[in-house]
Amino acid sequence: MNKYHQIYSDIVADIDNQRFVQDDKIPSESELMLSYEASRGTVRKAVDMLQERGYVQKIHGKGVFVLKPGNIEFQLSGIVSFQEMNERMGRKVESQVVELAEVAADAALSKAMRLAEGAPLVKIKRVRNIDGENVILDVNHFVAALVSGLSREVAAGSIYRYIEQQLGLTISYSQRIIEAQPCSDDDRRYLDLNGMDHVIVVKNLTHLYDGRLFEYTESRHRLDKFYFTDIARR
Amino acid sequence: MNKYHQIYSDIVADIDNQRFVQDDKIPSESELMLSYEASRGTVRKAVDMLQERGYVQKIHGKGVFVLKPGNIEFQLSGIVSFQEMNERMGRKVESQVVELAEVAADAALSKAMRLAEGAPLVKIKRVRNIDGENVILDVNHFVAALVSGLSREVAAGSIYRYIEQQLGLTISYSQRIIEAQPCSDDDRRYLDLNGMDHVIVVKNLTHLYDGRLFEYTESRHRLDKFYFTDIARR
DNA sequence: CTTGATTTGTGCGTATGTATG
DNA sequence: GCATACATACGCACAAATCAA
Repeated sequence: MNKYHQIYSDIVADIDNQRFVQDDKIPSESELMLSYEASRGTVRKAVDMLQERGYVQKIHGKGVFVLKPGNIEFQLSGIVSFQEMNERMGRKVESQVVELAEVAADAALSKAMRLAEGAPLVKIKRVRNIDGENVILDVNHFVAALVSGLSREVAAGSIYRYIEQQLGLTISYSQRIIEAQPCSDDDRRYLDLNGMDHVIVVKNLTHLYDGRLFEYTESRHRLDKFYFTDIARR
Repeated sequence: MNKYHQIYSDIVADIDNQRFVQDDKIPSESELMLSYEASRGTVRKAVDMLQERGYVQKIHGKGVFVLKPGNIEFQLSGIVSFQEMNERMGRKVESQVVELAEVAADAALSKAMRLAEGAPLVKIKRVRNIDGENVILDVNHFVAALVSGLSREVAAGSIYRYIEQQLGLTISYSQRIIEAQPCSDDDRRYLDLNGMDHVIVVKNLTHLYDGRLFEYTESRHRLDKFYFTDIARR
């Protein structure tokens, strides 16, 4: 682990464990320089990361103040998979793979993914059950050339973990689009909709470190189970 | 304008105006150092900002590559007001102020805003009309002690502009929550719902530079007119 | 009102490491 | 091996905001 990353994650841990609580001032740059035997630039990089990710607010001439109340579920910005998120929140979650097939990119997909029409994809459809109700339908499309060996066993667990740890690919960033859509036939077939006629769709275009797109996913959420939060800065 | 900010905004302009297009490599750090007579740290800070905001992707040993296709409506992360956003997209937009009153914080508001119950607030309710339809209902609650002189004339324009330019306050960050809710009576009264029974609610807790909360806003969108996009990083 | 101490902001320079081609 | 390009880390100087003496 890098030095700045060490400082960063130590302070994150201090906030999560309530050693620093909301409105506390964290140690000044010079104090951190001493305690970590680091240069000012290194310390500043760590604190800048904390601010970007919504943990703290720096105020010129005063200090650096903690924003979040301790630990909490707060899903700040970042790519977090369904599996990772719900593990953190301690919910009873099950995934059921209802489809896994090799398909060719149709017109809509090839446009969205900027791929040649007919390019081979692996399509996975999963139903997410939270506390006894089917509330999310995930439809993934992976670029077959990049992601090999996707089985039902892998799909039942965390696909991201498989991709990063087994295939050794580095996931870097994702463009995310959130919108509402009328329910599709699939929604009605797989989800417990309780009469609701729309779903919230989170589209994800996920890219590797070198910029190659490797996945297009639609995550279709029942209206009353959707929740998204982040921190925006001017 | 700072030096790093100058470099940053020059490159943003180059991307928006398609002088750099998707997958182009921008000048290397050493080239930017020469052309701006800047140190490496300054150049790197500018490029880091570009990456954080989703304009580029840095790849170790190769260069820095442009992600976005030129200009476009892409609503990247950041606090952008309704007014600012639609001005960019060239839409025909009208705002109607349907309520403006001094109120006291009730239990729900005082909890959400972490204020004393009964604290004085300025409540503004506005209907947003886009291309002839009422599709957004904005309900703002400003802390009266911080935001004075809010009139109907100000509310009809950009309140943010008034706050920053007239009152001289610096808006810094905002916690944003997105979720769906069943329609309220107000939604039915003010919006053209076309039979839809839910709205998407964007809650904003906006803070000043010194960390003081000055606004709680609910922006209630008709399902089919809601759209949100950003870039998430690992 | 002024001064000084503290703290963050901006900018410079340098050295060394690591990934790519 | 070598050149190029980004990554990490160190150091220094001065500016600007805040606060207390």
